Amino acid sequence: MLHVWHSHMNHLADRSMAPRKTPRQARSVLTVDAVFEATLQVLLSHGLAGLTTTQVAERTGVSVGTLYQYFPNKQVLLHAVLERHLNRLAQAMEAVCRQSHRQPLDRMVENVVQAFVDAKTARVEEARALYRAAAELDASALVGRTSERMREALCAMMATAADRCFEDLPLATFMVLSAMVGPTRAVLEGGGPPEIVAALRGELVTLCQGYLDRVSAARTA
Amino acid sequence: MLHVWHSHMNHLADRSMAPRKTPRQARSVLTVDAVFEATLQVLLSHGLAGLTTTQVAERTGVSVGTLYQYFPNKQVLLHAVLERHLNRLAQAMEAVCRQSHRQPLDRMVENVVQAFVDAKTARVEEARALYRAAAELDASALVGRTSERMREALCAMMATAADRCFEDLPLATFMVLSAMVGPTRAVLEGGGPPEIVAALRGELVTLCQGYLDRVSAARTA
Amino acid sequence: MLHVWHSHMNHLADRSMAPRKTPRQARSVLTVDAVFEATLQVLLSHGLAGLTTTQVAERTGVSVGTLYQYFPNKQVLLHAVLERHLNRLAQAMEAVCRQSHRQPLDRMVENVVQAFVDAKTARVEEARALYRAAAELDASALVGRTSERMREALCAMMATAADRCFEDLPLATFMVLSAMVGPTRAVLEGGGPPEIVAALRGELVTLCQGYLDRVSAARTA
Amino acid sequence: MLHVWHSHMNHLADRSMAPRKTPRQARSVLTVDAVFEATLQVLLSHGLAGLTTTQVAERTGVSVGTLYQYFPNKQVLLHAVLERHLNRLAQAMEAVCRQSHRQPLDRMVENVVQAFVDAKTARVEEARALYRAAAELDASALVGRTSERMREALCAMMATAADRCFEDLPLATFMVLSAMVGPTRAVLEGGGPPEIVAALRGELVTLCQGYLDRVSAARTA
DNA sequence: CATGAATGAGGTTTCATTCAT
DNA sequence: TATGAATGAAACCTCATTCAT
Repeated sequence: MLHVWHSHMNHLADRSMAPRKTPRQARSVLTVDAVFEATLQVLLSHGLAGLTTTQVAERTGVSVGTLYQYFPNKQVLLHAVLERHLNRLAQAMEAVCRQSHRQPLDRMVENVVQAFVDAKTARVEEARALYRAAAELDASALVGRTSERMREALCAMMATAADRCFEDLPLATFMVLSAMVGPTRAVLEGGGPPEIVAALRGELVTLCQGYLDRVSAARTA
Repeated sequence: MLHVWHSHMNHLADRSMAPRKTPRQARSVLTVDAVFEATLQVLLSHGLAGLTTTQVAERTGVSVGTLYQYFPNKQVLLHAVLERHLNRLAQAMEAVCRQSHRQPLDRMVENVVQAFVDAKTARVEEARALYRAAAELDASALVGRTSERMREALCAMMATAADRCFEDLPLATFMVLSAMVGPTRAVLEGGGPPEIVAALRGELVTLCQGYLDRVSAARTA
Repeated sequence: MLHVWHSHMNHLADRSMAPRKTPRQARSVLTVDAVFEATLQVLLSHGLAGLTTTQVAERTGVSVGTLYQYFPNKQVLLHAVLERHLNRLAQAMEAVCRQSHRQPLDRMVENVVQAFVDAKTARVEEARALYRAAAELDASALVGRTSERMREALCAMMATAADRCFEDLPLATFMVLSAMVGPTRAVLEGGGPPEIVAALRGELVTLCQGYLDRVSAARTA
Repeated sequence: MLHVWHSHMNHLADRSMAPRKTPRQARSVLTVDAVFEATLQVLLSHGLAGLTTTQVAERTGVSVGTLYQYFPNKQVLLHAVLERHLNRLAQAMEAVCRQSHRQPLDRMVENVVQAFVDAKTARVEEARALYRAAAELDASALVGRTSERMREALCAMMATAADRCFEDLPLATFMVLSAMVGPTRAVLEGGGPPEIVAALRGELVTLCQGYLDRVSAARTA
């Protein structure tokens, strides 16, 4: 089971990544949110290497000092932004998975692909900017934790498929999830002919269904 | 040899990306290669943000001044290293594709997956380091060009499949290629259970075959 | 009570050194003292360079704003703390001197050394921390004033020595006082073998008596 | 010569205090020396808290970058400057002590006091500036090492005194050394009447001789 | 009055790049 | 041609101080 090799991630209350102060007043919350948006904008326009704390503060409309009151350093800031994004993604996936329990496998795949592509394209720019950042940040733990959440949700759902059962469910889960990532990212990065964008959803469904069909067997009463 | 990473320079509208000089003596060739290796090592141990020209020069065993005689700036250096890597990848793919012409589709997939995974895992570290760098460098043009080369080779090969024919060949090509990337990268980044590494090749074959089977029709004599 | 660190304010040409307000309620007096203690603690644990007004406020248990209501700036705060310390020292010395009037010289020296070492070792940490701070603060005026007070007290006492009289009393006074400082500070700073700590008082007495014996003559009736 | 301020580096387990590069060319040596002088000047005019690396570089006539090529950070720079000063002091003391072996005790004291006061007043400003800095730097180890060197030299000399012998030589040594420091520092800091400056040497001799006379016995043939 | 979020000048340090030797 | 010391713009981050609530 997958939770085995990730089982200690949640023990990592990596204090060094903790934001400095948790704002409780409405204004502060707004500020922090504005900082998040500003960070994403700068990330997009200048790239990770070109992102400076001064710029983020400027675009947020606050002073550097204020920025540093909420995030003890640049690293933590980026980490927090990435975390918010991944969190939303994972929540979206968990939601569809929960709602698709007990349905036929093909339906499950359709729902999941739909949710996945939606989530990605809803905030294309955000995603694009962050995937670049994620690599340089040592955010592998965070990314790992998130994909585990998604795999677990997927796993739990597929185990309830009305019509099919799997030999190696975790393996299938892993493949489906990561197979969706490749084409989606390629499309977002602009690495393919534009007419593909429209076709993406359908092709992803075909891709996943084709695979799952081969690694599962009909469920007998 | 320098022509390796020079081979596509003519595509570059931006002359500033061209290395400053083309050394011809055997000793210099060695030096340039040493610079590449050093760059990769530093990239791996310190990340893109932590890579400094001084460090690269040091590890190469030359002075910064000398480094700057071969590469007018850091950007060009990284670009060149990335280009060499991508070129090797593309060449490997082109080779298998050429050799698999006219074979049955399933065989083609097996060969291509084999070559792809081999190429990736042969230089895992190199690949890992460079994919991170690629995002920050404005290397999308370069990356795009390379994947196009690969798609073309794939396309040309699949068109000759002995047993099947495709409705939308470019689309299928795009999907197959990018579908392979997702799981492979996930495994390399450590984002999956270790036992998956061994299973990767087989699963990729299943994934691609499952998909292609659904988007192609039997070829009638 | 505030008059403690206020007692010499009138000497200050520089009005900007005056604390902003003189709190009269019992609660406020407590606060000011707490501020002093907090300052000393921070000074000890972080050094002068590491002392921040926010930290002092925090350790005092008030907000920075409140701190600034009592001390218009950092400099004044430190000045006040130093002043309190020096004042206590001077008062201790003045007390022994007053009590030793008219005694034989050797007795005087014994008493003074005793008081001096007591005062220093009673608040070792405080003294240590403040001597460091004193140098950076332009507190030379304050320090000068205090040592003058002590010299005067000493002078007045020695003039009444039952058995001896001096050629140059101010000079002798200066030497005695500063001679005690050297070894004492050296011991406190840990710059000598530990067994010396115990011997300090005796050695200081010997040192001063030896000196005074040579610069004084027997008093004839 | 550079080996001067490098001579005790080997005692330092703390590698972090090591200068970054040991200049070998004449120009670099000059640069480093200029940096030392500049540091002292800035220390004097602005105090330790007011000393900035930018200022030091400016006054040295080099860029900040150059400064940081020789000293990895501010702390190391200050440490180096202090070390050079203390080293000169210790060497001066060691020299007189060596030359005074086997002389009568009173002569020894005269020589040592002379050398001590000379060394201090030769570079009054330097000394003044550094004593302030020494406290904030965690240079107690360095200071301790230096005074031990001086105590040892003094000890070795006094053991050969032609006319007197001591019960507890280390204790006497410690007292003599630290007793000289008090009045000297007081005079330098301006904490005494100006006419004392001239009298200092004589008074120090009296002070030390008076003390040593009491803690030693005549040496019998 | 107390609070503590906001400010922003300014300090430390890095590193791509140049150029005298 | 190779070297590596020098440069200095620019990044990160701190902290004394203010002021709206």
